[in-house]
Amino acid sequence: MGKSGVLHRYLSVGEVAKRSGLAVSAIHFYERKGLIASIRTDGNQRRFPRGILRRVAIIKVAQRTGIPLAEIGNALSGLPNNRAPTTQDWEKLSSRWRDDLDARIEQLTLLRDQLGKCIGCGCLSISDCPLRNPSDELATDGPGARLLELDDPQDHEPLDGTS
Amino acid sequence: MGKSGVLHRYLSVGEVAKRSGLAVSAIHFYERKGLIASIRTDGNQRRFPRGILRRVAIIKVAQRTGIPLAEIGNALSGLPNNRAPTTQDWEKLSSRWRDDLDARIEQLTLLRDQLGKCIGCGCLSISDCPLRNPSDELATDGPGARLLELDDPQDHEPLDGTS
DNA sequence: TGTTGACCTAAACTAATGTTAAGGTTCTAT
DNA sequence: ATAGAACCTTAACATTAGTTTAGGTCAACA
Repeated sequence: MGKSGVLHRYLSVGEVAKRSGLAVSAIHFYERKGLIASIRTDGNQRRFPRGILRRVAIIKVAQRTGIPLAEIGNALSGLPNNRAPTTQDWEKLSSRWRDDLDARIEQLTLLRDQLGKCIGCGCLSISDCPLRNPSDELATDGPGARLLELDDPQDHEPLDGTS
Repeated sequence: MGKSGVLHRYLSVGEVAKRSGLAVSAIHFYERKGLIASIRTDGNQRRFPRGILRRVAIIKVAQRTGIPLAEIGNALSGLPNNRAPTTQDWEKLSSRWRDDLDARIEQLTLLRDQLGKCIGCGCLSISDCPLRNPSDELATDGPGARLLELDDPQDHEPLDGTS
């Protein structure tokens, strides 16, 4: 309808939205945040270079791995804005993000295994339970983080709950 | 010190904070959200039953698995507030949460594997790349979700990026 | 008794990730 | 030429998970 057959170099925001699956508002948002960039027409409408689709695809993949937008933008900031990333670019980004993913998966797997062990063990019982004092949280957590001080005798009573 | 040796039944908010590693403000927040409950002294200060520590421990474990507070509160709402959860309670909760965890781990693992396959493949190239159109996102995503319409010839050019 | 630390409430603020609304402009098709 | 779709900007709103601030009260120790 009208546009068919036209191989236009630049995409309007609506076209990017349709083709990327993002909402127009999200595209605006990403642009405000500096993750993507556009040029303007005489009438002040955005025009995106074709490479935007690949760039957006990368953003979406990274988001799925749990990386915050700011960090994605940071990683992406090495790439020229109006050019699709090269294979090398992508290789570098994706292998780094895969490492992040690996780490997160490992953490969750550890948690799951502990959860598995603790199911039905009547556990959560203070000093023994790995779930209650995961060693990896001690160093990195916020101001409230410290060893759980749960060694009082009254904390060790059975889990029947009758106080 | 003064308190040493006193086996007091109830804990002040500060004691709960110290022993759980939560900030006082977070404890207030959880109470406002209905995840925990307290009684008050004559002077209107909160007093928590001992079981609060176990309840808080459960909340923290669930949070680590990525479950939102609202849902945790929901799951916890079956448990009496002034009583520590029984083994059965815990068994039910933890096995359900472990299932959630399992699912999330599986998703991330899938993503990682796809990322692994795509590294260095010059991929992200539209219709072939599993990363760009993960089938599991089609049904569940928000209003903007749709099949990526990325089949135009110009999207298939090599990744060297020179437009 | 006085001061200090712990506690109280309510409201505002933060940060991330966007969406929605309001009011106005431009583009495209007929 | 004009209607309607698509676009523009700015600002406010939404959600999650809290923290911070302000102003005041309570409790415990010397």
